[in-house]
Amino acid sequence: MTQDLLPKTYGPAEIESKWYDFWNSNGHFVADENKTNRQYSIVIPPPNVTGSLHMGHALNNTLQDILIRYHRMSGYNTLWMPGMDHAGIATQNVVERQLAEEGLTRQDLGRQQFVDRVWEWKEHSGGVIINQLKRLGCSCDWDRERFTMDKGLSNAVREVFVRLYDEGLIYKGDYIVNWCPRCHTALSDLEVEHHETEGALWHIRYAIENSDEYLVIATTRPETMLGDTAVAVNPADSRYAKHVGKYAILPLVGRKLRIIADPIVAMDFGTGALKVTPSHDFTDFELSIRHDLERVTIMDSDARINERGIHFYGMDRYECRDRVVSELKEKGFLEKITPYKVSLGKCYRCKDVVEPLISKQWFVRVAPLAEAALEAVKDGRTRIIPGHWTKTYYEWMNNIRDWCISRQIWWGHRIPAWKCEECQRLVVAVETPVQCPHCGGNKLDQETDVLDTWFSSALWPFSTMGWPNQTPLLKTFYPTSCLVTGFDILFFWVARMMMMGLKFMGDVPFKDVYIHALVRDEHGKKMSKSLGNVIDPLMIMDKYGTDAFRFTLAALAAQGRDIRLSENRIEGYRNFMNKLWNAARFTLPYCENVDSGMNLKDFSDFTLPERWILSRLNRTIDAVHNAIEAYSFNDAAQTLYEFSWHEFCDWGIEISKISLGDSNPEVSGRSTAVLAHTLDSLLRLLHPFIPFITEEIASKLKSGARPIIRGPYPVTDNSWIDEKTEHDMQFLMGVITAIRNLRAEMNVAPGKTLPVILACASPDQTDLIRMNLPMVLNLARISNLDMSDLTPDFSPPQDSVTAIVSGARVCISLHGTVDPDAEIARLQKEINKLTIELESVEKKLGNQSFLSKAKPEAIEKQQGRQAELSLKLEGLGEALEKMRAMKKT
RNA sequence: GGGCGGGUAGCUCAGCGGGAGAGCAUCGGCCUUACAAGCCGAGGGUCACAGGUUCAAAUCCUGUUCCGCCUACCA
Repeated sequence: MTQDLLPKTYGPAEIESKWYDFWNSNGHFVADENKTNRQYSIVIPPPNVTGSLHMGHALNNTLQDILIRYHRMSGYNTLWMPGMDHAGIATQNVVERQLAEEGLTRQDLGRQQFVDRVWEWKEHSGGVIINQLKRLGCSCDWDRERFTMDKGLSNAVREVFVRLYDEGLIYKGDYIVNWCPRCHTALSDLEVEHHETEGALWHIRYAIENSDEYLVIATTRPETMLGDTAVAVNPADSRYAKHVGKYAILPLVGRKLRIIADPIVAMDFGTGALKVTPSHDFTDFELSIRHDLERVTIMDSDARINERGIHFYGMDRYECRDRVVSELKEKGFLEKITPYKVSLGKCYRCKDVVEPLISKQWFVRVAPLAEAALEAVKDGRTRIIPGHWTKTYYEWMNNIRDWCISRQIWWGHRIPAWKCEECQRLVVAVETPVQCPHCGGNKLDQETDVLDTWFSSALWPFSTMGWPNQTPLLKTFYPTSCLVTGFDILFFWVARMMMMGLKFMGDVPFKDVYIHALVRDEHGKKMSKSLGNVIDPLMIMDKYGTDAFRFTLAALAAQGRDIRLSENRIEGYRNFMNKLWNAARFTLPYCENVDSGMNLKDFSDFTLPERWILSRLNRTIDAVHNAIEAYSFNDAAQTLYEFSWHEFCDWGIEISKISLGDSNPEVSGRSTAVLAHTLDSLLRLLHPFIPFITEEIASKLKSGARPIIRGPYPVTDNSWIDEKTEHDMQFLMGVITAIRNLRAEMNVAPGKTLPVILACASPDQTDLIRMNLPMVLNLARISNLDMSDLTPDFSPPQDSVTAIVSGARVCISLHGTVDPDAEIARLQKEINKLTIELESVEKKLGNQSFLSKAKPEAIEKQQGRQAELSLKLEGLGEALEKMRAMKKT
C-alpha cells in the first residue's frame, strides 16, 4: 500500500517546481500594503543584473527566506521586496567586452547607442539570477520587483541628489581621487582593494641648492618624482632643521623644491625626508593644500607620462619607473635600493593598479549624515547582530571621509546637473531644464558623469517603496524589520542606507541588521574562479535538491564564523530529507482518515511514550522559536534535526508500530492522532528551512490547514511539557539501550529474541516496565522477561551478562556462549571508567567550599550523579564477583 | 600600525562557567517490510601554549604563538 503512495527515495526535481509555481501563482508571496498591523518586511540586497547565483547569494537569500516564511506562517503581513542593481562598472564591462569581440569600442557607438545596447543586454541576458532565486525557493513578492534604473528609482535618485546639493551636502571640485586607468573612472575609497606586494624603497639624493650637501629621500614610486614640487621633513627632526626653508634641486628635472616642515612626516620611516608629489599621492595632496604648493600632474588618464614628464613623455608608468631609476643610477643620484613590502591599491572590478590622480569630481559631505547614522545604532533604534560588528561600524563612521560619487562611465544615473553655455553657471534639478534659470539661455549641457552605483543602492529601502511619494507601501513597511547581508558590504551599503534613510525618511531603514558570514570552501579558502574551488549552488541543487542545500546552509550559519562548505555535509542533510520522506511514507497510510490538525485534547489516557513525544515536541517548538528570533539559524536547524531523527523517528515511530495495529480502535486511533499531529507540527516547524518537501508531504496529510506556507506556525503548548514523563521515559529507553548494548557486545544477532532477567530497584520502576511491557519487549527483542524486585539476595543467573540502569539489574542469560575472561574485562573497564567519574564527584561533594558557595542546583546535581554512579558501580561489582566465581568453578 | 574572528575527535564544525558533543570518516553486527541515502552498537579528544580569577574553567581575564579577515596618509 505504501509503495503506491510514495516512492522509496525522495526525488526533489518535480516537486520543487510544482510547489513553487503553486505558491507563486496563488499569490502566497504577495504582501498587503493596506494591512498595517503585524507587518514584517525585508528588502533584498539587490544582486547585480550581471550576476548569477553564487554561494554568498544562496546563503544570504536562504536566511532571508527562512525569516520571511517563519513570520508569514506566524501570521505576519510580510513583504520581501526583490530587485536588482544596475551595477555600473560591472555591467558596462560586460557589454564592452561583447563589443570588443565585434571589434568595437563604446566610443565607436557613442553614448546614447551604447546605453541602448546595455539596456538591450539587460532585457535579454540580464537577471538570470532572478530565476535562480526562484529555484532556491525565495518567496519574494515578485509583483513588486524593482531595478535601480527604473523610472521610479531614478526619480528618487535625482530627488535625493538635488536636495543634498541644495543643502550644500553635495559639492563638486578638483580633488585627488583613486583613478582606474583601465576603467577610466574615479573610484571611491571602498572600491579600492589593497594587496601587499613585494616592492622596493629607492633612496635618491636631492642636492641642496647652493651647497655641497644633499638630502636622501626614500620612495616606493621613483617615477612620480617628475611631479615633485617640494621636500618635507618633520619640524621636530633635528637632522634636517637647518635645511627647512631652503631649496632642493629635483634630479633629472632640475626644478627648485622648497623644503618644508610638517608633522605628518614620520621621522623614523625611510630617511625621514619625504618627496612631495601633490598630483600623485593622497598625503602629498593634503600637504599641497596646507603649504600652498604647486601641483604638477605628469600622468594622463591612461597612466602614461604626459608632456610635463620631460623626455619620459609617452611612456607607461612602469616603463617610466625603470627608465627613471636607471638614469638616476647613471647620474649618481641613486644611493641604494632596499626591498620593501608595499600595499598596492587595485580596482575592485578589473584589478588594475589604481593611480591617485587629480580630477574634477562630485562628493557627498558625509560627516553630518554619519552623525545621525552613528546615533541610531548607539541608541538601539537599529541593532547590529552579531553585536561585535557595531564596533567596526562605529570605527568607520567616526573616521569617514567624503564620498566621491561621480564615475566617468556611461551606464548609470547621469548626474542631474547642467552647465549653461551662455553664463557657464550650473543648474541642478530633478526635471531636465529647458532654459537656464540664471540667464534664460536654452543651451544646457548635462554633466557627463554618472553616479556611483552605491548612491542608488543607498536609497533602496525607500526608493523601492515609491519614495518621494508617500505611498501606502512606505507607510506599512518602512522601516523594514531586518536587513540580511554579508559584512563585506557593511560600509558600501549598510552604512550609506542608514545615512540616507535617516536623512530622507526621518527614520532608520531597518530595525535589525543581521550580518552573516562568508561561504568558503571546505578548507577555509575563499571561493574564487582562479583557485578553481568554486562550488556552484545550481549544481548542488541539481544533485542533492534545494531543501537539502538550504538546510545545510542554515545548519552551518553559526554567528560570527565563516562557513566552510563541504559536499559531505550536504549529502548528510540530503539523507535527512530522505529520512523525513520515509517517516512520512510510514505514517501517511495510517492517517488517511485522521485530521492532523485535530485537537489532541479530545483524547485521554495517553500512554507514556505518547506523552513523551508530545513533551519533546513542545520543547522543540519552544527552542526553534527562540533560535529563529535570535538569528541562531544553526541552533534551530540542529534542534529540528535532532528531534526529527533521534526522537520522532528512532523512538516515536518505532514505538507507535506496536499500538498502531492494536485491535482496540481507541488505542490505535489515539496513537495515529499523536503520530499525525507530531508529523504535521514537525513539517510546519521545518517549512521555513525546507519548504518543498514539507509542503509536499503536508499536502498528503488529510485536512489541517493547507497549504502550510500560510501557516500556522506551531506555538508552544506548555501543558504538554512534563518533566516526570521525560524522566520515566528515559528509564525505559535506558533499559532498552542497555539490552541492545549487551547483545551487540555479545555478538547476538539483532534478529534473535532473548530471555531477559530484570530486577527493578523500586516499585516505580517495576510499574513503569509493567505498564509499557510491549514496548520494552519489542524494541529490545525480548522473548521472555523474568521480572523480580531487587532484594539483597538477588543473584543473576549463572552464565549471564549484566548492565545497570538507575540501579535496576538487567541480565541476559547466554547459555554457555559467554567468555568469562572477556566479560570480566568488559566489566572491569566499565568499573574503572565509572570509578574515576565517581571520585571526581565525591571530591567535589567533600569540598566544604563547594558546598557553601555553589548554587544549590549544582550541588543537587552532583548528589544525583553520586547516587546514580554508586548504584551502577555496586551492581557492576556484584556482576564482576559473580563472573569471577563462575570462572573458578 | 590599529581592530576583529578563530585554533575542540582523522575531516568539517557546535558548545562559551558546573558530567567533552554532532555530521562525515573508521570498526563490529544487521536487507528487524518507512528509510542500506537505512538500523543496532563501538572506538577515538591533557578543548593551541603559559599564567591568573573562581568552590568549579574548553567556557572569564592576561600574555605567547599560529591562521584568517577588515582597516590605515610611514612616502
